[in-house]
Amino acid sequence: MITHAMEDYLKTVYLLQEGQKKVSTSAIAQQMDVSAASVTGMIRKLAAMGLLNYASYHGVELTEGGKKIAQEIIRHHRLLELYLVEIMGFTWDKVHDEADKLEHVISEEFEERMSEALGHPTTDPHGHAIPAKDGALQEVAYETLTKVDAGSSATVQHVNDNDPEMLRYLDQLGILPSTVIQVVSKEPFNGPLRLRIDQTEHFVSREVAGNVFVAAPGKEAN
Amino acid sequence: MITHAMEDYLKTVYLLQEGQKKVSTSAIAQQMDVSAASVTGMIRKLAAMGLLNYASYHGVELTEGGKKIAQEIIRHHRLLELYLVEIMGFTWDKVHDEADKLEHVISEEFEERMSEALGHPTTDPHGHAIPAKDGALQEVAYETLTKVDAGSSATVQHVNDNDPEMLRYLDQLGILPSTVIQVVSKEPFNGPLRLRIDQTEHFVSREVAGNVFVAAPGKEAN
DNA sequence: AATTATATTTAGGTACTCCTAAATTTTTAA
DNA sequence: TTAAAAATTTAGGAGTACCTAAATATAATT
Ligand SMILES: [Mn+2]
Ligand SMILES: [Mn+2]
Ligand SMILES: [Mn+2]
Ligand SMILES: [Mn+2]
Repeated sequence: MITHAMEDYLKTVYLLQEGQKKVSTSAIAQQMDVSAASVTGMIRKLAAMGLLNYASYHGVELTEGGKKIAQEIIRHHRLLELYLVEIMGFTWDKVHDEADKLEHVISEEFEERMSEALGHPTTDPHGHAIPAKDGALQEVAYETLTKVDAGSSATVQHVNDNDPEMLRYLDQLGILPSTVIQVVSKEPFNGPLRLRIDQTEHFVSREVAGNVFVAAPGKEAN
Repeated sequence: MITHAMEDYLKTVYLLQEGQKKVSTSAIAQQMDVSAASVTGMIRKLAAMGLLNYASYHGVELTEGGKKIAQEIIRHHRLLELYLVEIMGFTWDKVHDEADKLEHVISEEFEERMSEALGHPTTDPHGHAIPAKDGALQEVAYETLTKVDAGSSATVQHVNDNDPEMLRYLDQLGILPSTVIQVVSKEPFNGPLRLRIDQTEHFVSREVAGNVFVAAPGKEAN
């Protein structure tokens, strides 16, 4: 039997491993806000179930079976987020927490009906790709806005969705997926970035910029 | 902290006590399909939390606090059932199980947005009253179709919603809330009932009739 | 290469929810 | 009013998911 907690671990490993790389116990612990000891315990169980490969002291890697479950949960999560925004009228800062609970309990029929109501969408409100019913998810690793050179422009691909306050702030600035941002200048000593968004200039901290993932012009997704 | 299991116990006690009467350990155990010993254990915990009054060996009764939580969960459940049918297109036989899981995890905002989307409805797809946001639920105790005299007619108030197969059969017969049914005759020795529904005659078992709750003409609800 | 720092695992517990079997209380029937 | 039946509680356990503290392994530094 696969429990809700197990689903959360698999989801976390999947999102942390971005492709193939091994994921450490402490990375999982930090991400999930549980102790490293708890992670070790759960990992051993998941490894025994054949959902991930585990080399003691050297991190884990999902098996195909583990990946499949993780993708399913991520599909639930992202479809839910979009459904909550588009159909139910939630603001984008409230949907992550709601989806984190609902993702484990909805049926396949619920998933399918959401997808239909939304016209089988491919990205969630924050710009994250929605895995296809079976299909894998090639989450491209974009750079954050902090890496963009002063003078250059970039297009927002996705934003971190786990901090509601941050999302409200970004919304206020007009920063959402597909927004074009020009980095006018970057102040030294970890100073603020001067951004031009839709004719208006804003100064934002590096912390804020670190939550915004962009593609430089000419190398947008797909 | 109130857990999902506790919510389920409170909901069950609320629905079993219909008004004031005390609810026995075994009634709860049977309804929830757990052992009587498990019920005793949980009851003691809920009593310690002040959510119900418990006299050892003599059953339980919800306190006002316990009732409030039960009503909240029942409101979630019934709004969800209606939302799933009306907005998402589920058939009425699939919604009970889905709602049983979702009822514990949706937020107050989710509840409110469903209610709004549905125009603040007062009954669920099976004819059960939806408790108001704060308000109590006066679930009137209707009789089942088996109690209706041969020759009389009655109006369906609600049907049991926990058996999907039964619901599909009732739907096929055209038996849903507000349907008028004439009991043409009742065969002896627990024999079938001969029903006239919308000009057509049907023979149904007592078991089926026991799932249909009606008000005799002249004494419909409200 | 040895020491120190960091990461990870193991050991021992707690809380929650459920179980079966045995003991006890209440109810029913003789 | 006593004995049998039924209902309920208590005792003892299991599985899940966490935790802290101690032990151990790996990585970094001198
Ligand atoms: Mn999210
Ligand atoms: Mn998202
Ligand atoms: Mn129901
Ligand atoms: Mn119902």
